[in-house]
Amino acid sequence: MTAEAARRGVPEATVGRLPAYLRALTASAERGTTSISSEELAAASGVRSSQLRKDLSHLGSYGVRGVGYDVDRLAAQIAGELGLTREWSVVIVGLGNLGRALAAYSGFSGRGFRIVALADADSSIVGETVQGLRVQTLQELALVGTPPAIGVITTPADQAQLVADHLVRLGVRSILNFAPSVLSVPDDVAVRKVDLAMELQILAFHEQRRMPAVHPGREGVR
Amino acid sequence: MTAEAARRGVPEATVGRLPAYLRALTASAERGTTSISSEELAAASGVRSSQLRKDLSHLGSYGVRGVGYDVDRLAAQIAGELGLTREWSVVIVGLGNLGRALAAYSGFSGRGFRIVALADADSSIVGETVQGLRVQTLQELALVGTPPAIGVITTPADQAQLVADHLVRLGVRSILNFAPSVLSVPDDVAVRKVDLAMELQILAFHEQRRMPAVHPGREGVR
DNA sequence: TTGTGTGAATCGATTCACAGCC
DNA sequence: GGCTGTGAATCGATTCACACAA
Repeated sequence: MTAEAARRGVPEATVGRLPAYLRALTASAERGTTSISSEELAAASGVRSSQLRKDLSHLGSYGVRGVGYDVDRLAAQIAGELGLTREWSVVIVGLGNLGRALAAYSGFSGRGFRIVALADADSSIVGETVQGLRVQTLQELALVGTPPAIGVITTPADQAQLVADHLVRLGVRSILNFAPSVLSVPDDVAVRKVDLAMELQILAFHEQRRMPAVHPGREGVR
Repeated sequence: MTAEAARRGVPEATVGRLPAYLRALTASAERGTTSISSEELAAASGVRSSQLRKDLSHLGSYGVRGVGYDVDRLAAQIAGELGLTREWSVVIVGLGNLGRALAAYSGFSGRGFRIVALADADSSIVGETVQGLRVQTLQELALVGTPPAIGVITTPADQAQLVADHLVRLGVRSILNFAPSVLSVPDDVAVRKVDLAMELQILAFHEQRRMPAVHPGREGVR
């Protein structure tokens, strides 16, 4: 597949792994490695080498047969694909514990993302300064010139849809939702969901599976 | 498929959606609904009705044809499947901003999960009281009788593997990893990863895709 | 000889469509 | 008549295995 043909249609599953590859490559570069095989990079990223090679083939990537990949070159290519050559503006709505933790998180501001605004519906929080930014009302957000590229929602569940509607009206087209609620948004808005309680429940499922089933028919619960 | 046959092998993808169904059912029950169709429940959970029915069929679920599902009964069945009838103990390692936010998060302690211990490698944090618990050293954790069921890692990336090794030695068999690093653990330990920077990068990819490609050959980066 | 890139085969998950039951 | 439960069809993602380039 040529690089140009690859431009449309990188599979979602592949996109979800690109950040991991990029991280592994960055770590390798810092250790001074200049060339890396699919086997090594896959191990560092937690996937199989065949998967890595297939993923990279979707980018029209260019390794060297018999040798491997140039670390810097591949890192630049993936960063480009992910849009990390630009800087993306981020607004965080909801400054409870989680929102504050995210505002302070260096992984956000560190790599291509800049938090440009903070907002909260709670009037006792509005006006506070968090990480050097004044917490605004949702209404005040509209006064910014160009809308932020990404909105992060860290409000309670019952406010999440309202906030999402507001962000969409503002022109935000990508939303990262930490509230445990299903958001409905127009088709052209991308939403990703991080649900902490859900993660624990999934682990609980596996934990429960270890135990030999004690009750022969749990499905008999009334 | 009978309920008994369903006991082995609920697909991972299905397990990942069960918490969403349970949440929607709980919300319905609170609004006083006693019966719900696959169409309604699917809409509230953000999936298609055919998917919901297929998922429930893996549990050997029992709705009523022509009517729908009994809300309380189905909620109890899913909660049972997820192991939420037991209470699971949780230890959080790493009490930076994120660890503290999680310690305070009601979604954790709220539903079947109890934080029983907190630990940190930083001696300036050890001894502090957070959410009513004294922050311990990793070594002190070993003194608890039965190991916690679930370990949550919210340390910097470079300590995550060390902490994971320690938790595994303690007997922890399920790990929720917020550090941006690949953990290697024995096969019988379940790991789930939540990577905040990765989520933003995936959104950046989609955001970038909206823009018409400005440079005809970005792959020419040297 | 080594390790990429990729067709072919496999595996799993989603959707369709309808028989069967209330 | 309406809605579940489920085989069959489809779709997508992963893995295999090897031709080919360096």
